[in-house]
Amino acid sequence: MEVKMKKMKTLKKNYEFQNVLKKGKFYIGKQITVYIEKNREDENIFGIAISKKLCTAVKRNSIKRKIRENYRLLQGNLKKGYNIVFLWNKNVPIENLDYHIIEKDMQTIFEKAGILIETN
RNA sequence: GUAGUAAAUUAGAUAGUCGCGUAUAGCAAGACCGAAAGGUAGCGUACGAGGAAAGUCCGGGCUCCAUAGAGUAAUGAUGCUGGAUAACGUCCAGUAAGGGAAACCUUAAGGAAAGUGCAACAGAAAAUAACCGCUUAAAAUUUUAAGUUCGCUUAAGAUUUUAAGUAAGGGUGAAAAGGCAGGGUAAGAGCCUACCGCUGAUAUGGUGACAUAUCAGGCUAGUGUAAACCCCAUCUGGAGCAACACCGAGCAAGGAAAGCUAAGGCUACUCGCCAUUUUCCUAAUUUGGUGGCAUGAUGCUUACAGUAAUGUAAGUACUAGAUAAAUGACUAUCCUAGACAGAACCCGGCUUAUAGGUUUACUAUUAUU
RNA sequence: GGCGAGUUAGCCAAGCGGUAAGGCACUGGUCUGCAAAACCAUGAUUCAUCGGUUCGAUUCCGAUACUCGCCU
Repeated sequence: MEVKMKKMKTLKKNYEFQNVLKKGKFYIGKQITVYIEKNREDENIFGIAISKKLCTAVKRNSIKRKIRENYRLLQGNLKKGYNIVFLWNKNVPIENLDYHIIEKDMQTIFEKAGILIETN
């Protein structure tokens, strides 16, 4: 096994999110969209943002958990030094929320963005 | 058995792997960072979201506004009676009215015999009722009959006008002046009488709302509306944990008005208190951290008091505390196939959302004994 | 998290107990060779939704849904 990662770093302030959403490149999957921007750190920093108008707090929490879980598993395979923001696609109904679809989305998006480290 | 009424309770379970938050007197007199104070991370262990956590509709604690105080008024709220409570617009037990075959349910349920306002259209009239009609009297005109001195007179009727009486009748309207029957009258009328309704008094029962009985008033106290203004009774200062306190970082001041017999201090006035500079406008600065923050009108059990809400006493338990914000993912098994839904200072309620399961009490009906 | 305001035609809106003014837009007509402008005509039947008070509710009261603003 690899050495366990330290605690995951997250984006916290509103202006940090605004920076990523304005300057970063965006990639759209089936259920999530991802904004990616380079930063000057040694680590990847990520954040999740879901609109309050879409659904109730319980469903928003479950979306966040599933995205966070997926990111946690993929984290070791990513290149370092990026800010990443995950959004939920507005057009997708929330009843279709599924863990595996998000997993596939993330892999294809990170491949497109060229962040994935090729593992052999 | 079927149909229903009321109340209480529960809110998927088990196992495995990988993860999340808080605490930690264990590993540990340990590791890493730091001059130090101290901080960070790992392993292990313990604990880790509801009945509504929601809406923010009420009430309270707590904090600040002056120490939040007194009086008058305003504003706002509540509104049958008695009790419970820290308090409430909540709860319990009753009363009245309405609904239901019943168990039972619903009700912002004071005052229109203090005053003001409003009641569209329709209708005579919508609140000091006389427009039509009915009745009586007088006058005028006129018809018929009789008489005649041919001018008119008398009698009966009709029409019009004037004066008076009259609320029995009048296509309306949500609502029409207590209802209905009999007597009575020129015509009518609570004008009189019986029954019902209303109002008042007395007696009895009840703490009381009120109930029952008897008597009286004849009802000009006239209809409705107070979720129209209002009156009466009771209560009510304001803002809110993004309150507030402390540490750190950062910045830039300018203009206007008033100033000790003044102005200000979160409704006005008076008193009292605080403080000496205060208020307003424009510009500038503030992306951090700690506390507040989890032992409380707390939960559970038992006993006693009370119809009950609830109270008293004893024992026992304390088991969320985040700050982009913690419970997830995958696999397997089971069944009834898992609804509504996520704490953010804390409590007591109300309201709204909600798949089912279980329990208790009661009502009606059917069948059997 | 807390506090406050609002919802009327496609859009902007007045009204606040007696059945909804006005403007822009749309549609049709007049005018014109054709347009524009001008003039005329037309639309609310669930005043966000559900209950209550009242004879009667867009208006008054309560609940629900949605939208917007403020706090340091």
